[in-house]
Amino acid sequence: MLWEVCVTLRSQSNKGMPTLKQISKDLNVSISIVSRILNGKAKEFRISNATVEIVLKHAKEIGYAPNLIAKGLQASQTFTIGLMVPNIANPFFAIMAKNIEKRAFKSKYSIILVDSNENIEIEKQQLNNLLGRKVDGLIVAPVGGNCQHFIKIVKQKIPLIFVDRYFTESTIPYITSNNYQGCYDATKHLIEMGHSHIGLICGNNANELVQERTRGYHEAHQDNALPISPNLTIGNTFSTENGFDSTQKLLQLDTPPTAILAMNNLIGFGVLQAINEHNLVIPSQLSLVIFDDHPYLSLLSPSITAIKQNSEKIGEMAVKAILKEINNECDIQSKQIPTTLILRDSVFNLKA
Amino acid sequence: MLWEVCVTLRSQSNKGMPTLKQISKDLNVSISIVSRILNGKAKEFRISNATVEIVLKHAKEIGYAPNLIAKGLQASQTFTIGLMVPNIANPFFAIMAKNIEKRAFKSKYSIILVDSNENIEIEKQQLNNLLGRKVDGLIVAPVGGNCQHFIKIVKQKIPLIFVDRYFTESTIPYITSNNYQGCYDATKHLIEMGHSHIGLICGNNANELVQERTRGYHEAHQDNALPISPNLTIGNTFSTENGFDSTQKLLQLDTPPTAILAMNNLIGFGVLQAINEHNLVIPSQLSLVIFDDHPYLSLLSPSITAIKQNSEKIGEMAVKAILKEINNECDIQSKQIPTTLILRDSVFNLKA
DNA sequence: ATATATTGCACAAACGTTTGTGCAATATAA
DNA sequence: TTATATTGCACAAACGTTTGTGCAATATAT
Repeated sequence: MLWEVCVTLRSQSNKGMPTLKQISKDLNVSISIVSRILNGKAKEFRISNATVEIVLKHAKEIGYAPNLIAKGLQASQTFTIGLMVPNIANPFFAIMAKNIEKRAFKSKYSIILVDSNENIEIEKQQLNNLLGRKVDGLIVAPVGGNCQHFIKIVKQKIPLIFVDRYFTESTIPYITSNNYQGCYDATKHLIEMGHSHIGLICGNNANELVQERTRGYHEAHQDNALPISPNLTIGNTFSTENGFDSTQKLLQLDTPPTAILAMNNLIGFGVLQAINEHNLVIPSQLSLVIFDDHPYLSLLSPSITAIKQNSEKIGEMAVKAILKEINNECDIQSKQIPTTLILRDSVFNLKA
Repeated sequence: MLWEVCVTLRSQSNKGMPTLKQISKDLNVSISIVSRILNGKAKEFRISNATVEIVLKHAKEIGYAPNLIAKGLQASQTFTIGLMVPNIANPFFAIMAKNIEKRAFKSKYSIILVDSNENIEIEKQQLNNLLGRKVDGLIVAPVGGNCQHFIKIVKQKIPLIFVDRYFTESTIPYITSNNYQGCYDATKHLIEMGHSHIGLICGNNANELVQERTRGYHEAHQDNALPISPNLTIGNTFSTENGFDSTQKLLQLDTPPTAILAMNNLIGFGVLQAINEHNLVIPSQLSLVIFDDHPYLSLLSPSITAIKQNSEKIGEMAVKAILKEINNECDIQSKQIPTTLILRDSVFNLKA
C-alpha cells in the first residue's frame, strides 16, 4: 500500500512520527506558523482563523505530538528530574519515589530513576549520567561520606536537593525526617519503660542522619541521667546483615542490652532474624524498636514498636521545592519532617 | 573574576557546560574534528596525532561531557527506556525496577520511571508522555483490561515488552512467571494436605495473568478429581482491601474454606490482617498460601508458605530482550519464568 | 492620490550533536 | 616536470523545535 511506503520512508529517522515539518509540508504553510498555532500563540502572532483551523485539524488527524527531545534541546529545559536513591527495593525509597513521580507528573515532569546501590562510585557515575541527560533538577538520597561531587553540581547552578540523607558540611538543602527527635522519643520511651541498657545498631556513620539519630539516643540518656555504655552502640551499614550480626554481638556482651533500637528497616529486619534464630522472646527477653515502620510490623507476634517516617511527604515536598528552584521562584529551605512513634507490643515494661 | 563572567555569559543557555563548539573555538579547529576525535574516530578520519592530543587534553581540562539530548535528537536514539509499573511501592515491582535499572545502566541506558497507579487513564497519558520523550523502548506492566493503546505503539515499530501482566489477544511479547504452574503447585500442595475447600482471592480478572493463575487452581482440582465450588473464587483487584474483605466473605460462607490462596502479596497482606483481626489461628483454623514471597513471611508465626516469583530475573530478561529488539538483533520471544513453592508452616495437614 | 498601519505569513538562526563531502596542501609516482 | 595519491582538515546539512525579524499584501487615514 502507498501509505505503508510513505511510513517506511519517513520512519528511517523518526519512526514515522509526524513533525512540524510534516504538517508544514502537507499544508503549505511555514513551520513557524504551525509551531505557534500548536503552542496557542495564534492570537499573539495574528494568525488567521482559517489557518489556525486547518492546522489544528490536520495535527489532530495525523496525531501530532511534540518531540520533547527537540524541545529540550532548543529550550535547554527537559522537564526531567533525576532521582537517585541508594536502593529502590527499600520500601522507604520506593514509597518516596512513588510520590515524587506522582507529584512531578502533575507538573509535566518525568523522573529518570537511578539506583546507586549504596556505592559511591556508582553514585558518581550516575550523577554524570544524569548531568549528560540535562535533567532540570536532581533529587538525591546520597550514599554519604563524600559530597564533593554534589558541590560541583550546585556550582553549575543545577537545582539539587537531598532527601533522607544529607550533609551539613555543605549548604545543599535537604528534606529529611526529624531524625534526632525520632530517636530521642524512642529512647525516652524505652527508658521510661525501665530500660537502662539499650543497644543502638547504626547505619553508615558517614551520614549526618546517623549522627543525628545517635544524638537523639544520647541526649535521651543524658536527660534521664543515664550513663551510656559505648559498646552498646554498634554497626556501620544500612543492611540486614548488619542488623543480624550486630544483634549477635550485642547479645554476647557481658551485660547484654535489654532493648535494641535499630536505625532503619533493613537493620530492623536483621535484628528480627537474629532474634528468631536464637529463639528469643520479644519483649520479655529482648525489647525492640525499629526506625521505619512497615506494614508487616503490626502483624508480627508480638507487633513491633516503630518510628514511622512520612516518606510520602518527604517526596512531595522535595518535588515542590525542586520545581520552585527550577523556576527561580525561591531558594530551597531545608526541612525536617516530624516522625511518629507507633507504640506496639515489642517493649517490655521493666517497671511493672 | 573574568572566569565567572565567562561562565555567566555562557550559562544563559547551557549552564556553562562546555560544548563541542566551545572546544572548537578555543582550539581553532572545526567542530567536526572535535566530534570525531572525542568519539574515537581519529584514525578513521586521518586526524593528525597533534590535533588529537590537544583536543583530548583540552576536553579533559574543561570537563567536556556530551549533551545526550542533542545526541538523542541527532541520532533519533535517546538511550532511554520507559518503565511503566502499576505501583512502584509494591516490592515485587520495586525489585524488578532495581534489576532493570542496573542491567540497563550497564548498556548505557537510563530508565524513565512512570507509575500508572493501577489506573488505565493514567496509563494512557503516561504512554503518550513516554512516546513524546522518544524512549528507545518500553517495559510495561500494564493495568489490564484494554491493550489498544499498546497495539498502536507496536504499529509504530517501537520496541515494547510486557512484564508480569500481559495480553494474549495481542502478539506483544511478555516475560512473566509461570503463573499457571505456580498456582497449580500451590493448589496441589493444599489438596495433598487434605484440603478440599480452598478459597481463591483474585486480582483484576481483566488480566490474563489472573486467568492463568485461576486455571492452575482449577486444573489442580480436576487432576485430583475434586469439585470446585464457584463461590470459593472471589475478589477482583490487586489490593490489601480486597484481601481483607474477601477473606471476611469467605469466612461467612456456609461451608467456609479450610485454606486460602491469595493471588498476590497485597491481597495476601489483607488476608493476614483479616485473620489477625478475627483472632484466627493459622494453620489449624485456616491455612494460607500467598502468591509472591516477602522477607517478612518467614518471620511471622507461623511462617507463611508462599509462591516465590523471580522478579530479579524477569527484570533482567526484559531489559536484555528490549535491547536486542532495539538493536534489531532478533524479535522478542515471550517467556515464562518458573516459580518456587516455599513450604513453611501455614498449611495444616488435615491428613495427619 | 499618496502615506501609513495592519494583517498574515515566510525565512533564518539557534540549541549541540553527527556525518557526508569538498578542497587545499603535501607526498608519491610516472 | 607533470599527474596522481594521500593527508588533514573545514564546511554544511540534518535531527525537530522555538523565536526574532522581514516583507509582501491589504486596509485605513490624509
